[in-house]
Amino acid sequence: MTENQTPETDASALPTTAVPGAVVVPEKPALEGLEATWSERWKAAETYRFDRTQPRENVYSIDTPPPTVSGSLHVGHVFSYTHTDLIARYQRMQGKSVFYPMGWDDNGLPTERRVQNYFGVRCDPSLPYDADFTPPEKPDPKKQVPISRPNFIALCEQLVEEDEKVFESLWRTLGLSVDWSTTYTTIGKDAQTVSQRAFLRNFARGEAYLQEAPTLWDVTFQTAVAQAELEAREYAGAYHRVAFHRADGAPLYIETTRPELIPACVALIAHPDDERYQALFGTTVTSPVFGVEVPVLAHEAAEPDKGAGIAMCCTFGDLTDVQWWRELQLPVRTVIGRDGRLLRETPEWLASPVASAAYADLAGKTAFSAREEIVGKLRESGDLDGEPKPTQRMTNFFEKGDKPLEIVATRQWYIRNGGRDADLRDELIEDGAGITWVPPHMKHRYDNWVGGLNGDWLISRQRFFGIPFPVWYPLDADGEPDYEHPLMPTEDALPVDPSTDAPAGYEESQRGQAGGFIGDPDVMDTWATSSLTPQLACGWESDPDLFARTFPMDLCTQAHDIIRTWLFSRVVRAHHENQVLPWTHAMMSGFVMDPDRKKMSKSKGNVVVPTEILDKFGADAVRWRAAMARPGLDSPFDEAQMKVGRRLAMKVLNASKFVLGGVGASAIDPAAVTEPVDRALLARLADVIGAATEAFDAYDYTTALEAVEKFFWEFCDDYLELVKERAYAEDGGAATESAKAALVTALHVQLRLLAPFLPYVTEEVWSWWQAGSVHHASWPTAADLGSASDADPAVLGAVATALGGIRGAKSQAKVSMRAELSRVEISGPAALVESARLAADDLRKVGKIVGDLVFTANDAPELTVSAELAPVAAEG
RNA sequence: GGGCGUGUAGCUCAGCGGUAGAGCGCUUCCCUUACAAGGAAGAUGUCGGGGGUUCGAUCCCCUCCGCGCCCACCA
Repeated sequence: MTENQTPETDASALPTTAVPGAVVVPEKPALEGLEATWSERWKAAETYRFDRTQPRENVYSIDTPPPTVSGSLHVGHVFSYTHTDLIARYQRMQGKSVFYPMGWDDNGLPTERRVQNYFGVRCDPSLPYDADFTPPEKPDPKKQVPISRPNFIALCEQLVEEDEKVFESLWRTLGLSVDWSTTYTTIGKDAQTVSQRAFLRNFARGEAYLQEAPTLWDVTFQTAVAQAELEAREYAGAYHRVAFHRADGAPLYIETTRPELIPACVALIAHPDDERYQALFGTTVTSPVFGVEVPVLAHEAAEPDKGAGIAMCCTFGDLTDVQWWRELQLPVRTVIGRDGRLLRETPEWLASPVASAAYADLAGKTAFSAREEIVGKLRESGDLDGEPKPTQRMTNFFEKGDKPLEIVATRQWYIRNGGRDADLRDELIEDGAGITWVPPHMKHRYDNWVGGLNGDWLISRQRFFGIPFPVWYPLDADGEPDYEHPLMPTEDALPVDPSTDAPAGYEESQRGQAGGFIGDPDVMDTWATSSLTPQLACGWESDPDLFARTFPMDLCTQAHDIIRTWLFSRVVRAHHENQVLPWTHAMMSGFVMDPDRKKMSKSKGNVVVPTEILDKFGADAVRWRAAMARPGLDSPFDEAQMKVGRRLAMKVLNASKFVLGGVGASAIDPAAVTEPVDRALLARLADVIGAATEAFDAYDYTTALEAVEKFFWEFCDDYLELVKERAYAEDGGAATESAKAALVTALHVQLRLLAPFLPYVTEEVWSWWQAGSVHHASWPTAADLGSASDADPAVLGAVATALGGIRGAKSQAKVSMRAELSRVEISGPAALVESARLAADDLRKVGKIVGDLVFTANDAPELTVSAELAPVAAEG
């Protein structure tokens, strides 16, 4: 036995009602109130505190997703976080010191949006700080009050603090065995320091760089977005067949869904092999309405069977345009501004009287209105061939946005992620292969995503509530920023805010002055911080001792939808910074769907509020249901299933009450278990321990639960019923002691097997008779069952079949289970008959057999039971 | 279009070479001193369709169909 296999002497100082050696069983055990009682005690006793004196090999370290606190938690979260907790509790019972911190993702756009709606304000960075500002009493979403950036950030910080309290309370109720002393956030000082330090190092090694390039741009939020944040959606559009004009006046038709981009056209492009257009390559044509001269060029990416086979290349309509622009070295002719409207000033290439007159009607219009306007003009000029043909096409949206993304040339920060570098890409795919994926097929999503990257990772956002880039730019004599020579702080100065701090060697008064500096106005995307959760949680560079004991971590858990974002970005960061995988295992949860198999969403009104089901069914029941959802599989929400979990929890209370109170508990002593049926029970339990352990080691918590639960119901329905009479017997001697010892020993093991799933009810029962927490007790092994673990478990099956036969006979006769039987014959294969005979006395008592109990061996393949009812004595 | 997953009892899901399992639901019965938010017993399926391999296929192979997810797709 190792140290952690002696739970009775566990030193964890948990306040308990139990006096050592005494058994205190409540009169009427109940599930109500267990969460409040035990979560309070666990908190007071720091039951789940990480023991940081342990060396790395005794530590189990978990990276769990920091939930977005400005959102709301739904049942899917509850399930997913429960899955993590199951593993945490199992590992803890296996003797590991579990490092299980919770983080709050409180930075970024979701928080900004929530603050805007909650307080009725919006951020206007041009405004000065107002120390006396108080938010409007009645927020009006239509008339948001503009406030300064510092005021806005103060409101963000205020709100996330409140939100985080609510989240922690829910997690505590659910029974997550998190060490709450290790909580981190993604906007706090530590997160700022870690994010900025990692960025500085990425920059120093050339992994982070600043580049002006066409960027996916959300016009609503007015920020750049990354490839990982795209979502393709159906979007209604129309093909417009439009004539450009050749030098000889002949029309050259193209088809476009975005005629409003005709003023941004820089070329017409067809495939080099396309015979229809080969004669035109090298010539120029003029655009309709505007009369701008553009070349006709050849490029492999043009698809002859798409549209007219010749495409209008604009800066920028789509990613193919970007490719052509880059590879054919075309000019930039931007007409869509960052607000999604056509530029208010007439661009210089549209300076001709005809063009500028036409453009004047478009300036300042949204893309949508400009399209209508220009279609009218094309009609007038006769350059629209036929009517626009409606079409549904897939268009890229920002996942949080509701307008199609534009592509705008802007200056942004990037981190290399293999999107532009085959060697790095291969290394990262190899990293993915080093992770143990649960379930294994989730690795395909990773490979698929990494293999399909089309650019580096864009990390800068033109937003406010985020971690600023620790970067300033010197201003030259004309006051123009020099982006080639950014100014960076040293690591010991971190965190910095370039909007209020001045770079080394400059005075604050030089901000914005010629010869002075300006701060980088952007903030990092939230993923640029959460990609560092392993480093942040494990004390990278701030607590080397902790880092050595916890990093790289053992497990990352999350839902499968954020493999491309959170999971991949952490691999990228750890690859660059630590040259190692951030964890060895990745366990994916599925989604909880509504009963119609639709994804739950607030807009559909089908969201189940976690607190409601926790109140209604109890945390153990909800956890049980979560545990029945295997890794990676979606499962529909069904209240009826919660009841099953609740019934199990209730059963644990009642069966324990019987074992510990009803028959009078005896010592946990497998050596006292002498009767064959009792030994068979423990032998079967030994198998169950083996199966559950094997399953848990493979992260298959569901199979572990199924094995344990199946045994528990057999224990209650068959074994407990069978030996009840013998256990009650006052002068039963060794046979009675055997039953009692078996009951107590089996309960002691089963509570531990169930503890990861039902932490409340198992802890409650444990407290009736054991010191310390069941959650620090050792995970059971066959050794806990002594020599009985080697007995023949088949005996139990034969006895259960015999018992079932006796019950069946009574049920079929529609009489009470207490009805007496005058004769019972158990027949079948000799081995089974002999096994059943071993429990003859128990069967006689439990079956109320007042007459003969006969055992007959025959050639039948299975055991059968025939029973005769005793004549019922006439009442009074 | 590429990839992954999935299709087994009314529902939710196990099983995965030897002609089917669990829970829920359903039917019938039972107040039996752990448990009526209980207990007992019972019924329920051409294991998506079609081929093939095999002595034998729900399980392996091929193919088709359905469903879901991820990626690509703005001419």
